[in-house]
Amino acid sequence: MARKRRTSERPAPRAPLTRESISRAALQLIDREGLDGLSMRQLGRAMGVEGMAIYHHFRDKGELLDGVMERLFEEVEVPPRGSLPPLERLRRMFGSYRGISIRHPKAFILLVNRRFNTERLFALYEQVLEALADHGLTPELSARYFRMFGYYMNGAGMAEIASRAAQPDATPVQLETFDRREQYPRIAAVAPHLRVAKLDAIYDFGLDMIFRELQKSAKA
Amino acid sequence: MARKRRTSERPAPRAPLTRESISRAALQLIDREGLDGLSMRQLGRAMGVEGMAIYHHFRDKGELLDGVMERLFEEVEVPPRGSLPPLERLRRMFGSYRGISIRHPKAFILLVNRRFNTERLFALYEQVLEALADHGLTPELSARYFRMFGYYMNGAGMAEIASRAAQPDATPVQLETFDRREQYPRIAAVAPHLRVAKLDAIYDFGLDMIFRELQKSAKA
DNA sequence: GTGCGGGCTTTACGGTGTAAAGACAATTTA
DNA sequence: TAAATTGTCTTTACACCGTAAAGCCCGCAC
Repeated sequence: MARKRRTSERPAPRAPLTRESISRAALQLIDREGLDGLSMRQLGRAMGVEGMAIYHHFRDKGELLDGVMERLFEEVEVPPRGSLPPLERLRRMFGSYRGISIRHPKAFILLVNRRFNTERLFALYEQVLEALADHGLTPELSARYFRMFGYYMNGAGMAEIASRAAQPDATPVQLETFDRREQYPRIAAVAPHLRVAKLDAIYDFGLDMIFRELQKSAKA
Repeated sequence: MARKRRTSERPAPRAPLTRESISRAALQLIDREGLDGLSMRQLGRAMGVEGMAIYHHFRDKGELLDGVMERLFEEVEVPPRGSLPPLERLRRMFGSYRGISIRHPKAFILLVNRRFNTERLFALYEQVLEALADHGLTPELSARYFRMFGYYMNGAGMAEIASRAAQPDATPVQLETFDRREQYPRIAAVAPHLRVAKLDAIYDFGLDMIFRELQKSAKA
């Protein structure tokens, strides 16, 4: 028989909910159980509260997910303008962004998928564009490199997540011990170079390529 | 009062379900209503059938989504080996892949998100890698360009979808009439160059960059 | 004290994926 | 021809989802 709460028996002291504590717990839950594992009821349970309690802090689940994105973007390191040369600042920012995809593989897709316009994000965009401008790019070229980097970073994040999810050193198509060399000889030949252990080098290869071009573009 | 079916009153003749007809209808439904709009019951309704009928053709919804991906990949054009120079073959393949993101913006994310290893996909990978090899790349460099293209194509697809979804000529952050020039001067300066109308040029800019490097890599 | 308001709970509704079993026509077998 | 089998679709049921609406209860202001 379920006991009703009385004033004499305290309901286990619990810090009151806040937008921040909730979104933080939500991110933890996503990290643990995946995006589908985040439900209002489950999240409530994890915080010792009924699911509906969350609706007093977030209008709906979409707003909660925006909160989670906020938590994620906090992990982007933005070096102060004078501290480093522009391209080095960019490297740092991209490196920490990539770190998000590695630390929060199950949440990263939020950043790729959801439109999200907050001050923090505007500020981040501004920093990236400022670095490009400091490097000497015209607005038009800045736009193109801005997009180029965005495409590359998000694509790499998503693909690396998929690769790392397979155990433990898999390739995109489990090709390392690929047993159909006759049918797919090229895949068999390339497979060893697609191992998870090589992802960092592959990532750098691509990013270096873009930075090299960026270096040249500044001369104009 | 609901009439029970009798032999005399036919139940509106309907072609029997097949995996192909179902996945085709599912793709249509996604195109129309979005990924969340695809439910077994809705899909059944669209085909004049109960939702559960689908389970006689697909083990679960995941398998149905694999079927949808199959439909999508059918739209990738793979030019025969001898028909064109290797880099031109690659261009064609990438161009038609990008076309998927434009024709099926609401389904494209499936290709980015879901692991999917079918013969068709293996064959596509093989063609891409064959073109890179024909161009003269080592397996290691092939792996790196393979990844580079994949990252770029998927990142561009996702980002362009998000941009195009906003009406009707919006920028990633609705910046065209950006009214906070003092706070975010770089964003304001770059915004006009991020308009949807410029997406094609931006996409080509990035892809050309990679192809230029690829051209040089072959010499080694 | 009395009233109020904010924080959380309760209940309810229509939707979801899908397991299990049933209905019924077409096909195969005897 | 009749009976059995098979394959396709339907029915029912369950646990879960997001969330609208209303209620409970504690701490504060007066």
